[in-house]
Amino acid sequence: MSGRISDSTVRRLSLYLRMLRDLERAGVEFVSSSQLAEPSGATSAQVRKDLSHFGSFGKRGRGYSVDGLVRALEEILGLSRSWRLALVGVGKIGSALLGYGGLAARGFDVVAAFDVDEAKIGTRAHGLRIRPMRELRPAIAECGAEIGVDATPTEVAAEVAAELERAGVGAILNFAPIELSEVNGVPIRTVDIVLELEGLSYLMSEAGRRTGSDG
Amino acid sequence: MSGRISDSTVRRLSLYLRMLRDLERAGVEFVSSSQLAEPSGATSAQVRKDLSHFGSFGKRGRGYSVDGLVRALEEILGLSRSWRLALVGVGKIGSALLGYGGLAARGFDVVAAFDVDEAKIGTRAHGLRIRPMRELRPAIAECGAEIGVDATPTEVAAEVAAELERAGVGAILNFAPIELSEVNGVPIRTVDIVLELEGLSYLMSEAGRRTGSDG
DNA sequence: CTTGGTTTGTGAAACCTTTCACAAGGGCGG
DNA sequence: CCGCCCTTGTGAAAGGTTTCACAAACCAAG
Repeated sequence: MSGRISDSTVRRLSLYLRMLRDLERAGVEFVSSSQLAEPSGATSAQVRKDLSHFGSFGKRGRGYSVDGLVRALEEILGLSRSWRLALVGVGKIGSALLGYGGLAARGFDVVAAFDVDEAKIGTRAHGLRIRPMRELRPAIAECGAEIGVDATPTEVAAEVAAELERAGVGAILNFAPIELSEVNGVPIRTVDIVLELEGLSYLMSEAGRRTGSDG
Repeated sequence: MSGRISDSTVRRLSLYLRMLRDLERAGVEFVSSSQLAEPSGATSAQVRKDLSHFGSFGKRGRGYSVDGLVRALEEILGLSRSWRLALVGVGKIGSALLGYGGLAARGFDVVAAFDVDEAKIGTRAHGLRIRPMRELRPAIAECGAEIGVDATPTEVAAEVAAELERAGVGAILNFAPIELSEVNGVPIRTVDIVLELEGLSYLMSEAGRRTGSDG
């Protein structure tokens, strides 16, 4: 049991949990590893292996109790509580995040927002007062935000991430197209839309080359 | 040389290209695999292995010509041309994308936008007329968009993705928190913010469990 | 209680990715 | 031209992840 769990395993656990919640809402009581595997594109063996890192949750011959596995996965993923987010940069992406109800619905509450733009400071965006950067550290300490969301322009994103770290957040979600290295054990995940598009560009070009030259 | 290239290799190639472009702008002529590796958190051996799948681009003892490698990577990644994007769903995320200059700057032009909301149809968002969904197929055929961007609510995202496929796009970028399976060889990349946050939640809980219980 | 059908949990095998380590080659000063 | 230093390109080794395949366990029916 348990050791270091790979990133891809954790991603899949989230996907399993989503499906389990749907099943729970639908009143289903038991589910097999193969049913669980389908929507995430995994195999049944992979589901069982993923879960086996954390314990033994199923009944042989029956499958997994939907309720039980929901609770277990919430515990494993840290989702039986809610998390407080501090947003830095209330531009296009930042505003979109503030307006996206899906975050709060899944236990991620944006509790503070910061920007450098004097015109924005003091105004409200989706019910949240926008504060000056200077208040970042005290405000994060005060409201106890655990996750920093860095939605600032590329040029300042690295400095803002460092400042978030110093302010005491436990993790950072970064939207700038830069690779930030996790220091002091503060994990960072980057959402990089251009990188995704370039990945698609590669695949399309590759497909073109295959059929174009000698298919 | 060449075979099936892994996703992580392609991601790194994009990161190398970013750094190379910076170096080019700075007037640097040659770069070694170790310099290239640093910002993406890779190793020099990994850089060389990644590149070796596509050919031999360096000079022993000197490193890689910055210009030459920029051109080569642009060719490999399909970035020596620009791509046309069709956006479906002009809500929070869709609008943010339309307003994000970083896309066009990197060769990804949004050339058409669609929505179901009668109030939005016909209005302009960032210079682009919002069209009704009914025009999706003819409009995509007409403007020749290669990439479909699915920024619709979760409930309809799968159906919209299928419709984009039928409309003839070669790839899809999906923002809904669902796993879409690539059919007909149309690749799909998903940007799933909640999944990223849940990954961070896991890591923070894990860290807490380690220091909290015995250590 | 026994039999049969089903599904888990898990070592072992297969597969894939990363790292190592070094021969081969290029540039430069003399 | 020679010798030295530097860096690439690449097989081989190491490390990690996924798939296979099957014994162990559970349930239901008889």
